[in-house]
Amino acid sequence: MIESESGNPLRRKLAAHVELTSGDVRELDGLAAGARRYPAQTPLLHQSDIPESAILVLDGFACRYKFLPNGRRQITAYLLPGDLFELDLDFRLPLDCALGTLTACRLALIPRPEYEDLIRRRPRIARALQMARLTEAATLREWITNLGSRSGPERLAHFLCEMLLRLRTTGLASENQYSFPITQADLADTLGMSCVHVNRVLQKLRRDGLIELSGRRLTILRPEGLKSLAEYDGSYLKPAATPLRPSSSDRPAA
Amino acid sequence: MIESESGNPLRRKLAAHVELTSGDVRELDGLAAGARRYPAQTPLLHQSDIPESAILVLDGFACRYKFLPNGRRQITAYLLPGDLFELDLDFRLPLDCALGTLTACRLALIPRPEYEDLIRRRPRIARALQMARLTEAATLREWITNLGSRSGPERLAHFLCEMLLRLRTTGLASENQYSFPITQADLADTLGMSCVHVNRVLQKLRRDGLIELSGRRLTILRPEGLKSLAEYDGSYLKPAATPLRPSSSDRPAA
DNA sequence: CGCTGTGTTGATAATGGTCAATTCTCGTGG
DNA sequence: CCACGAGAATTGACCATTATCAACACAGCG
Repeated sequence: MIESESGNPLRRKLAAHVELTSGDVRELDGLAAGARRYPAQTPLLHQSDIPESAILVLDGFACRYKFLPNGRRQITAYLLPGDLFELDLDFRLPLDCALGTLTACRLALIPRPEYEDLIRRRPRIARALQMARLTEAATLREWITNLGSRSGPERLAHFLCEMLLRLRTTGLASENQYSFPITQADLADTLGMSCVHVNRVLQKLRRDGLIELSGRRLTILRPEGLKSLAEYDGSYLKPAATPLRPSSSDRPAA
Repeated sequence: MIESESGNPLRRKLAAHVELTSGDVRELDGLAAGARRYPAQTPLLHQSDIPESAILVLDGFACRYKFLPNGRRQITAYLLPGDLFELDLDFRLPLDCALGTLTACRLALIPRPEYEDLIRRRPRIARALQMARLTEAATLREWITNLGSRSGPERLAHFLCEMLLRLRTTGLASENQYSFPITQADLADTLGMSCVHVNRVLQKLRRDGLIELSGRRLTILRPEGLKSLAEYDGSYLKPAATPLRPSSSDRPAA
């Protein structure tokens, strides 16, 4: 309902990567047509399923995750509004991880034929999705780095910085605050720590005046402070590709 | 030199995914032509470089890694013989992480035009590389899980299991042993632990009779033991895709 | 009003990091 | 053949981070 004013979030995200035609835009907005609501913590796809629909997140947070035999759960990726869970075209591989909602979500399922059609008919959209895949992979590598090389507070700070940047690209975060309805237990499964420890690390960030988290809203009080704690460099998210066609104003001096 | 007998490792790897024509094979073997040797610990590409060659590993171990401002290094992926560092076709994105050798390597640089040509002229190869990309992404998610949810010994065991499976697909590992010329310091940067701790965890695996590591060769003494410690499930590496065309011998009973 | 899930706290223990010294290995030159 | 030196592996002592367990507070909701 709110989206009808600003356009669907996928369109907003892709428009940042490529220039879309009005036909592209119509097509993208059409995807949101059959959207449905799902409650929080709903499993959507199980590990080793072979998916037959792409899934577009219109509202709420979803994630990829794995359950381990020892009972622990690891979240491997967040799907925010505008993110698309894609099908692979050539193969039908069983999923290496499950998919589910974290918060209440509005999702559009896109059946395989329709999805394949879209890719074929809309080269600009295909291109933008290809770009999204690249930054997705870069994000996975960044998470590996985060989990492998940073302490608790740094990890959490890094995660919060990433969320800020990602939510901003679809207009869901203002300069320094966003809606953040994530459970501490889910944060624990994201950051590879116990939820007691998540709680304490959150308190530390609060004590240090870096963030304020009340209700389901996060405010970053000292953005530079948080970024420097996290050693955050968001360039993996906004790939400054070499310009496609240098505009006439890009004339080198001399 | 040794490869001339068994074919280049990329060809061996791709043949596992798709059926290659003799033309494909000739093309793949041709890639190894201009190969050169690089010493261990050689940087090949820096973070934020825009690469102009794909890189094929023929021999030795290379890796992707990031340096953090705090001095730590995190390895995010191993490139084993047969693995290809690919270029992206549509964009020229700056790299989100660096690339370098771990051990002495034999590498073939494939200039962008030649690489693009290969993809265009050889649909089967393109398809197989696409598959390789999918398992690469699955491997990144598995690493996230490994770093986030497993203890030191489990993490190391998991890593060793993955190496075994991956090296086997190119014939570089036997049933339960392989050449493993990796430094403990590099292992530490891989697994997100200090190298002192890596040393102690290795000793624990040895004490428990799971592995033997001497010289530069690893022997897995109790494969089931190591796998169960790691809770290892290698299905993310060998995606049992739904068969392309059921062969006539695949007739269901009744 | 009393669930139920979530957040918070304290006490205690396990895991893993840091520092510093020592040994081992192996290639190089004498 | 041996001495040497550099990098790698190993060890011990000590400390920091983080997990675990258990109790309690708090909020939203039927």
